[in-house]
This record gives sequence, structure tokens and C-alpha cells, in this order.
Amino acid sequence: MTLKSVAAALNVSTATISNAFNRPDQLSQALRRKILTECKKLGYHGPNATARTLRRGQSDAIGVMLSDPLAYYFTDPVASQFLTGIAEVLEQNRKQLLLLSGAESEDRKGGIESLADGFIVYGSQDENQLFMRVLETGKPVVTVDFDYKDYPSVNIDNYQAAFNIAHYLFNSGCTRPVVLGIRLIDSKRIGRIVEDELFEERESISRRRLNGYLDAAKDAGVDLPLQQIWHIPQNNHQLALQAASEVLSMYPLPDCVICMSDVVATAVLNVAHDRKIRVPDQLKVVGFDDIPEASRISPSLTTVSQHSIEKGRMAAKKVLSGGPQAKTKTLLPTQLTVRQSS
Amino acid sequence: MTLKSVAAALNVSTATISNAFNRPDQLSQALRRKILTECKKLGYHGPNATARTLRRGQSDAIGVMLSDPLAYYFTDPVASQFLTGIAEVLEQNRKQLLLLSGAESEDRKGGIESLADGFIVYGSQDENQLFMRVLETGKPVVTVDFDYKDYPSVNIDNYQAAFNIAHYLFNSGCTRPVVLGIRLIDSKRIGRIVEDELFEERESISRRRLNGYLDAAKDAGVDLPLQQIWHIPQNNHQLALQAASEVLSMYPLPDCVICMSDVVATAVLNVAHDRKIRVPDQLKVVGFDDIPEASRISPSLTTVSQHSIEKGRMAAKKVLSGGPQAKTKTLLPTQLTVRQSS
DNA sequence: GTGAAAGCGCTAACAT
DNA sequence: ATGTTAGCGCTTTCAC
Repeated sequence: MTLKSVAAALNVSTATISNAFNRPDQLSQALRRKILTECKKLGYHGPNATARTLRRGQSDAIGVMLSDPLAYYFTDPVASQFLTGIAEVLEQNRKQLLLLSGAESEDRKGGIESLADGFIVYGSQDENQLFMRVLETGKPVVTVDFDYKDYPSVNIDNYQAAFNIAHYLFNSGCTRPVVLGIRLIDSKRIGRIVEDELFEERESISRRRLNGYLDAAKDAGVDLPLQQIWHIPQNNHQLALQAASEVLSMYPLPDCVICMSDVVATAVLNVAHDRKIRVPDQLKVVGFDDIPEASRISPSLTTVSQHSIEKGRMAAKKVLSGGPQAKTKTLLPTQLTVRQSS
Repeated sequence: MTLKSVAAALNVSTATISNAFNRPDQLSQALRRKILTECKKLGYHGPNATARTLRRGQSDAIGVMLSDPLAYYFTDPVASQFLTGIAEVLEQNRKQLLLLSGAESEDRKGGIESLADGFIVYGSQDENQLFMRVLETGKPVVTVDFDYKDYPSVNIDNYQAAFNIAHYLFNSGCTRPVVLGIRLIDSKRIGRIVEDELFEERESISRRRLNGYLDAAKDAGVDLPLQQIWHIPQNNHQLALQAASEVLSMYPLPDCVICMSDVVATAVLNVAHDRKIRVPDQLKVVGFDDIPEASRISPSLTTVSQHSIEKGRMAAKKVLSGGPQAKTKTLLPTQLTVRQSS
């Protein structure tokens, strides 16, 4: 069933069939209705999407690109919320959502850029080839959680938010903090940071947050030496449990654990619970993100609320409206949300 | 940059460029290497995916179709795990993942079927037009969590699993159960089921689970009348909280709440915690699915473990290997996982 | 080992 | 209001 065969069957030209589907004003109501009815009868459900895309040079799809493997999109609560926001807006605008992985294997990525009309790129893409290629297409690109040149972006102020929550903590009397960081260095191991590892100054989210914590400590006169800073290679509960387990074996116990994500913080809460460490009496715990579980868990989690769904919506709106007002860099607000864990 | 223009620039035919990318054996090593190098220099990153798809009639993408809006994919923990499993297998096999919503608006869905080489259809699709169209394509289709004619499928035995967990509960002395069901009837309201509403006998997951609970009750001589059965229109924490709140206001309190999902069960646990109802002493709570949060929450949740990730993997493997051994209906095992909440 | 050419299914400019 | 036609970028058969 192709447009052509349908045209033949109905004794009209292909253009007319095409118009019946795409430009109702180009033919009489009567004819259009008749065509549509016949098509349904024949089992023709509209123009082939691929051919249409090729011809129009437009796919009605927006690509969302992450540097991690695809599975991460579904596993991480923050990524999930972000995607929820995107999906919502795209659906309203009748666009398809194409999930792209920057970790795509070298040979597989050929020509993928042409499948989408615009791209939302989530998370830093140093050296990612696919990202560079996407930029070359000249199609709308919005970066999220990082900045690239003059491209529009959606971000939060990671430094300030981190500063604020640490500041709050140090103000409530914490003096022996531990920081649980994510991807602070390029290593698969879990553990303390060693001096020179932190040397390379990348502009990652983690680094910004760390700087916020560090400055807040300095401000408050709290000692936060390198060996109190831990690295977890990925934001994942399993790994976080392991790190938490080690951290809560320290003697003396820290009086607070500052986590770079709620996923990590919930793991700390779990371990503390198992070991009968009382939160917040003996130990305060704070996270970052405000994922849904943060308010459900007991004790509920003090954290930095960032509206990840809104981030997704915002990013989607920006790619869709290629207009100049969308060419801006947006900084979404965050908020310190104090709950039971501190 | 098109294959043609590259061919012109390098003074070879388009076929040769195409071969350089797709069939290394069709030209000399030397020439191929040279072409590839030149292409990189010119900024040509491989054949346009759309044109390639059109010409080959193959997209290297697998469509995953859900009856709910796209956002649901990312919001529901079970769907997320399922997708994680799919993504894993597809990535290994270098296929793209195309998220499709059965709730696609009428006019938007034209020709989408052609975008994927095969389909995984998740959750019952009564009357869904897109589903019917997908079937018409003749491409591989795997149904998950429901069956359709002779198509291959991946399922669990919902009846038996539900029977088992209820049986266990009634054996541990519960006599005043409440069931919290999801989409038992076609209504947006939260509340008890009224007699005739349940009349229409659909083959939904919920209905199978309900039948399992009901038969287990009968078996154990426990009274489980219709007015102890509640309906929640969607598997979502918010709605579940509301239902839980009403259920836990009953007097006398039920001695157990049987939930059709862990999302609902965690909501019950939350409300119980707020009201200082002691679980499991005063109230036992069980769920279904075994989502990650089920083992983390306190008290941890007794539930039916189904390996949703494996379900995804299985489904993906089936679509990919169109072979006859994949034409079977698979029933994945489930397991009663007893934890603190009962 | 390499090139010429047909055509995948469609849309849009132009002609009638 | 409807029809004719070129061509989107590619792959593949066939000829050389």
C-alpha cells in the first residue's frame, strides 16, 4: 500500500492523495472525505513516515542525547523526570521523541543526525563525536546541565545551590563533614580522593557542587580536607550503598554526610538505618535534586530542590521554538528544602 | 554533504562510497581507507539514515509501544525497568529504540509503522488502532503482559502469583483484607467497586490478579466482599496516597492491605507511618512487582518479585530473532518475597 | 574492483 | 481544484 497505488485505485493523482492527508485546503471537502474513507477501507493509513521525512527534510522528531548508555535514561530518577518533562511538551506539539546515546558505537552512528529536527543534549559531552556532528547540522541544539559556546541552554546554579545547603549544614553545628561525590574523577573505583587526582579542573556539575561545599566550609571555618571527599563512579544506588557503608565505618563517625545526589543520600540513609545510627541526631544527611523518593523516605531527606520536570519542559520548548527568544541561556532556580534528615 | 557530492569530490562513483561504508569487501582496502579518511576530512559522517532506511526498507530500530502517554514510560518504576532491559539488548545489537505511544493523536500516527523493523507492545491494547496497524505490517511483534492470538509474548502468571501472595497472607492469620486495585474498572474516580461495575470480564492484568486474591480468600475461608475492593485509576503514587488515606480511615481497620503494585503499597506504608499505624503488627501490607524501592523502604515490602528487566531483555531478544523459536509464548517465573511489611 | 542507473515513497513547484 | 513531474539521498543490480 503506497500513496501511488492508492491513487491508482481511486483514479486520482498522487498529489491529490498527498494533499488529502497534508493540506486539506487544497481540495474539496467532498473529495477529501471520500479519499480518506477509501484509504481506510483499503488499509492505507497515511504516507510512509520515512519517505515523507526524506522528501521534506523534516522528521517531526526531537533527539535527546545523553552521554551514558540508553539504560541510564530509565534508571536514574533525575533523568526520568527530565524526560517526563520533555515528553510532555513534545507530545503536546506532536513531535516524536528519539532517544540517542552519545556512547553509540563508532560505526553505528552514521547519519543519525538526520533523524531529528533538533537536539536536546543532556550532560557534559567533552570529546563526544556525535555531539560535534549534531552541532554541524545547524539544527537547533539546546544543552542542559552544561554550556557550550553560545548555544541556548538550561541550567541551575550548581555552585550556589551547593554552597547554600552546605552553609545551612555548617550553621546548624556540623563540624566533621564527609562529601559523597559523583564522577569527581575519572576512575571506576569508589573511595577517597587523592591529592593530585582533583587537579584537572573540569567544568562538570560535580565539580561545581564540590566547589560550593568547599567554599561554604571555608566560610564557616569548618575543616573539609581532601580525604573527607569520596568519589563514586556513577549515580547508582548499588555503588552508593558500598560507599556509604565504608563512610559509616569511619571512626569517629562524621557528623554529617553531604551527598551530591538524592540517590546517594538515600543509600546513606539505608545504611545508617541498618547500623542503627540515628538520623539526624547522630548524623545529618543531605542530598541534591529532590527526587520523589526524597520526600517519601523516612526520615525524609533535606536536599536541594531542582525542578527536573520543568527543566525538561523548558529544554523542549527551546528546541521547538527555534526563535531568537529561545537562544538564551536559562538558569532555573533551586531551593533548599529542609526535611527530617538534618 | 551527501554521498553524491562526496563521490564527486573524490572522483569515484556513488556506489563506491556506499560500499566503503556498507560493504568493505566490495573494494580494495587501500581505496576504502582513503575514502573514509577523506570523508572525515570533508565532514561526511556516513550515509543519511533516512534515505538509507527508505531505500533498504529497514530502519534498524525497534518500536516499543505503550498504551499510555509517553511520560508514563519514565514515571512508572516497572515500565522503567522493563525499558532498561530492552535498551540493554538493543544496544548490544546496535538497534535504535523508538518510543511509541498508543495514545498518539489520531492524525499524527500516519505511517509511523514504517519507522521500526519490529515492535514490542507493552500492556493490553484493546481497540488500539495503532496496534492493529502494526500487526498489519507483518513485521515481528512481541506482546508483553498480554496475549494476542498466536503472536509471541512474554508474560507472568498473574493469577497464580496473586493467589500465592494472598494465600500466604491469609495463612498468617489475616481475616479482614482490603484489596487496592489498579484500573479494575473504567473510571477516573478512586473508591470502592460497586456491584455491577465489575461485570464486564476483561482479561486485564488487574483482573487476573484480583481473581487470584479472590480465589485465595475463598480457599482460606476469608471473607473478601466487593466493598473491600478499591479501584485506583492509575498506578501513581499521588492517587495511591489518596486511596490509602481513605482505606486507613476505615473503622475497624483492615488487618491487611493487598496492593496490586508496589507503587500503591509504598503509598500505604507512607500513610500508615504518618498515622502511626504499626506495620506489620497492626496492619500487614503486600505489593506486587518488587520495584527497587520495595527493598529499600522501611519496613521493607513483602511482594511478588517479577524480574521486569529480564522481561524487557526477553521481549527484545524475541523481536530481534524473528526465528521460529522466538514465536513462542513465554511465561516468566515470579516469586513470593517476604519482607518486613507482613 | 568500479561505475551507471533505477527506484524506495513521497511532496511541492508548476502546469492545467 | 486537480494532475504532472522532478528529485530528496541512498542502495543494489547489472554491466564493464
